Amino acid sequence: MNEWPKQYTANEVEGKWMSRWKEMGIHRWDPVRGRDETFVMDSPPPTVSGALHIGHVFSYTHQDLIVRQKRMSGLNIFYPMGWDDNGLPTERRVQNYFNVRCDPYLPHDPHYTPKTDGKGPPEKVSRPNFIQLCRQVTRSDEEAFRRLWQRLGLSIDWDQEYATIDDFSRKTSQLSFLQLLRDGHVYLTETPTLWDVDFQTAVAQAEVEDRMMAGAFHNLRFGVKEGGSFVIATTRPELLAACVAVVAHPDDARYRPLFGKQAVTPLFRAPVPILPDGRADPEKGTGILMVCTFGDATDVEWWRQFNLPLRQILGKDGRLLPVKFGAAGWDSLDAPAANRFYSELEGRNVKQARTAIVAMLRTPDGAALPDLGAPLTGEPRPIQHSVKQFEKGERPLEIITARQWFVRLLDKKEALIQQGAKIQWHPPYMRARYESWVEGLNQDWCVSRQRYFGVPFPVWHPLDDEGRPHYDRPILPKPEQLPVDPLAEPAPGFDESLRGKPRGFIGDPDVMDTWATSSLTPQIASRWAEDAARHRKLFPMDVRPQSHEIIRTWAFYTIAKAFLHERQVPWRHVVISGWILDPDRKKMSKSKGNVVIPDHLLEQYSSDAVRYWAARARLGVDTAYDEAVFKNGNRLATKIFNASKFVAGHFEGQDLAALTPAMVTEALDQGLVGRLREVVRKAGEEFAAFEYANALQSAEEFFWSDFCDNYLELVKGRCYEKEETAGKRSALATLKLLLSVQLRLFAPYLPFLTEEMWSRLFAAREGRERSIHTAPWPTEAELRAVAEPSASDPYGAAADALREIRKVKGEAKVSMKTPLKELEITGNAKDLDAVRSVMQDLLSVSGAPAARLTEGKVENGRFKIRAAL
RNA sequence: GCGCUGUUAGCUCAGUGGUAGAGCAUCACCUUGACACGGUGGGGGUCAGAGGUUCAAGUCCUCUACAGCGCACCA
Repeated sequence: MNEWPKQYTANEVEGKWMSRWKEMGIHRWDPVRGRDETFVMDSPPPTVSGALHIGHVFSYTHQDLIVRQKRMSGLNIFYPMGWDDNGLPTERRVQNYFNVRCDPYLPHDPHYTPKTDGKGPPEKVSRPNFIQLCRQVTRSDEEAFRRLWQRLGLSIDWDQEYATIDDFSRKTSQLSFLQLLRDGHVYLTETPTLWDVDFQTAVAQAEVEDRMMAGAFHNLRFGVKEGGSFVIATTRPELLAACVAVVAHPDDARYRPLFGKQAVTPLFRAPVPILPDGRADPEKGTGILMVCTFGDATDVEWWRQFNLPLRQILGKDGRLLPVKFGAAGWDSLDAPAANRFYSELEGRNVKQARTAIVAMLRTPDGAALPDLGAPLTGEPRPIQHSVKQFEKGERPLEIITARQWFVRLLDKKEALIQQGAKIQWHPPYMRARYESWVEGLNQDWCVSRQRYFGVPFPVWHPLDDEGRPHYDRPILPKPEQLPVDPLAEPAPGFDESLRGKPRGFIGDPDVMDTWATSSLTPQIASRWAEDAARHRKLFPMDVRPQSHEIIRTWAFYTIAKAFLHERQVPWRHVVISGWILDPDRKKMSKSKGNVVIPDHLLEQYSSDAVRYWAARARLGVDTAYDEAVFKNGNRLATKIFNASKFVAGHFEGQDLAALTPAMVTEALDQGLVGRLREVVRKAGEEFAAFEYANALQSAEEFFWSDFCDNYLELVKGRCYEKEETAGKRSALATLKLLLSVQLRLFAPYLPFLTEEMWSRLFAAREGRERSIHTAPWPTEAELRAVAEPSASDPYGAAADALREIRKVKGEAKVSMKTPLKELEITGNAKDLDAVRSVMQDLLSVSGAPAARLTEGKVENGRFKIRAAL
C-alpha cells in the first residue's frame, strides 16, 4: 500500500487525475449501446467571447453532478461540449481587440495581418478578413474555456466537441433553414422591423429588453385644414416629419367633431387624416396623438389597419434621411417651408434632431396654419417611461422597414405551449416563464442579421434584365452542397462572373441569428444532418441544463425547432440553475463589474471545494457568493481523507477481498449499515429528481456525524485489538463497506479526492471498478448483504448513550478520553436490550470497566446516565 | 397591470401536517494513536404580519407587507 501523506494536497492530486481519466477513456460515449441505456445531456455551448466567471463554474458543475451520478448508475453517457462563437459578442470583441470595422464592400486581402497598436480610427477590413479575425479570437477563447472545464473536472466526452460556426454546425443550421423554407415555416418579407442603429441590424423580440428611461411629453399644436387646431402629446417630436395620421378615441367628445377632417402638421404642413380608434387612451397625454412611421408598435398596427403611407425618415444608421416635401407621398401645404425646416434635421441622429426640432417648434413661423402661434405649447414635461432596447445595445431600438427572413411562430403559440407542457421542468414553476413568454409573443421570429460572423443564409436571388433582384424566386443549394457561402460561391447553375449582373444573381447578404444555430444543439450533437441512425439514438435528449434568463431564447427556440422539424420535444427534462449573487445580493454579471474570476479560486481552494459550493445550491435557487462554503468543501475533503487514512491503516496486512458483508456480525455495525441504507435510498431518490444538493446533504450528515464522530470512536477499540477476533473482523468488514459506499456517494461532488482514495483502497485493475466514476452507484441491495441486527436500533442506542457520556465528561471539563470509573444507564427494557448489544463498544469508548443497566423512566431522551470519573 | 418565487438563529440556507434544524460566526472546555482544516458541550428563533382550515400549521387556504424575477404596457 502506498505511503499516506500527512495531509491531503489537492492541487497535486487534481492535476494528476484529469489526464489519467483521459487515458482511461471513461468519459467516452459508446455508440453501440442502445438508447434505453444511454443518458444524453444537451450541454450549453458557452459564448466563448464572454468573460469566464464563477457563474460558469456554478452551472456547469450542476450538469456534471447529474452526469457523473448517471454514469455510475451504469448508463452510457453522452455529454458533449460546444462553443458558441458566432454572433455579435465575438464581432464586438474583435472590433475592440484589433481596432477594426468590417466593410463588406472591401475586397478580400489574402495577405492581411492585423495591426497591433490599436490607436486611431478603426481600420476597415473586408468581410473575409474580418471573419478570419473572429475565428482567430474564438480559437484562443475556446482554449481558455477548455482548460477551465478540465481543471474543474467536468466529465465531458471531448470526442463530441463542436463549435456553432464550424462546418458541420453551419451545414446543420443551413439544412434546417432549407427544410423550414420548404415546409412553409420561413418567409422573406419587407416589413417594419426592430432595428438597432448602432449594430445596424434587425433584432428579434427575444433580444429586446424594456428599460426605464427619461423622456418628455411635448405638446404640439396641429392645425385642422377645415379650420381650427388641437394639441397632441408626443415623446418623439423628431419624428414629426414621418407623421401620417392623427388618432383619438372614437368616444372622445373633444375630438369627435374632427374625425374625417384633415390635420395639418406643424413645420412641414403635411395634411394627414384624423382617425378614430379605440386604442387611443383619452386619459393619456392630450388624448389625441400622432401616428408616425414608426414610433412604436402601435404605429405599425395603425399603419397597417388604415393602410397609411410610409414616410421613412430614419435611416439604418439612426440618422435622418434626405426627403423632399412636395414630392409624391410627401404632401405639404407649403413644401418650400417644409423643406427649409427639414434641412435643419437631415443627417442628424435622433438626439440631435430632437434638440433641433424643439428649437424650431418654439418659433411662431413653424405653426401648422397661420396665426396658431408657436407649435410647442408649454414646456416639455419630463417623464420616466419604458423604452425598447436591444439587450446588448445602449440606444433605443427603432422600427425601420427592411427585408428580413422570418420563421413563422405566431400561428403555433398554442402548440408550442403544449410542447412545453410535455417537458418536465426543474423546478416545475420555471415552466410558467416559458408559457408567459410564448403567450406574449407578438412577432414571428426575425432570423436575419445584417452582420458578418455568422451562418449565412444558403440562398441566392436571381436578377432580372435590369439587374433587379427577384426575392420571391430564391435559388437554393442541394443539401449535399452544404455548408455554402452565397457571397463567396456562385449560385447553382451560374458562373461567378454573373454575380450582380443583369440575368445573373446575388447572394443573400445576411447571416442568421445566432439562436437559429444554437437552437439546434441537439441536432448538431446528434449529427441529424448526416446520420439518421445516430440521431435516433440520441434524440430526444434527456436533459437540457440552462439558466432561467435564456428560457425565452435558447429553451424556446430549441423547442420550436424540434417541433417544426420533427413534431418532437427536444428533451425530456429542463433543469434550471439559479444565479450567483454577489454579497450585496445583486446578480453577478460582467456589466455590473462584480464578477469573480474562477482560476485563482480553483488554485486556492481546489476544484473539489469549488464544486462542493456549487453542489449545495438547489435548482432554480439563486446562490450568494460565499467563500466560507469553499472552506467548508475543503474541510469535508480533508475529513474524508483523514477518515480514509484511518481505515486504510487498519487494512494493513489484511486480505481486503476476504472482508465480506457476511462477516459483519456485531450489532453496532449491522445497525449503522442499516442507517446508511436509508441514506443511499434517499440519495438515489434525490438524484432521480436532479436534487443533488439534498443527496449531498444526507451523505454529508451521515459521514460527519454518524460515521466519523460516533462510529469511528465506538469501533476503535475493536480495530486496535491484537487478536483477529470476530469483533475486529466485523469492524474491518464494516469499515470497508461503509467507506466504499460513502466514497461513491461523494464521487460526483468531489471527483478528484474520491478517486484518489478509491485508487488507494478499492480500485480494480479491470472493469467498472478501476475508477470510482464508473464504479456502481451504491444501492440498498448492496447493503442488504449485511444481516439485520437482532436488537432494535443498536447504533442509535450507542450514539444516544455516548452523547450522554460525553455530556458528563464535558461538564466535568475533562478530556473525552478520560476513563469513567463507574457507569449506570437507565432506560426502558427495549432500549436497554439495544445497549446490551453494543456494550463492548460503549465500554471501550467511555473507558468504564463495567456498566449497570437499570430499567426505569427517563424524562428527556432515551437514557439517563450516571457516571463517576 | 398580470404572474412566479421568496421572507426560518448574527450570516448562508435546509425543513413537503406531528416536540424548530445544519454550516459558518459566537462562548466554554478538550491537544501525543485518522483529523486542531479537529473534538465535546452551550447560548441564540412569538419561522414577515393578520385571519382561517385542522386534534395538531414554519408546512395547507385567504389577505397584507417587503424583496427578487418573468410577462405585458410604452402617444
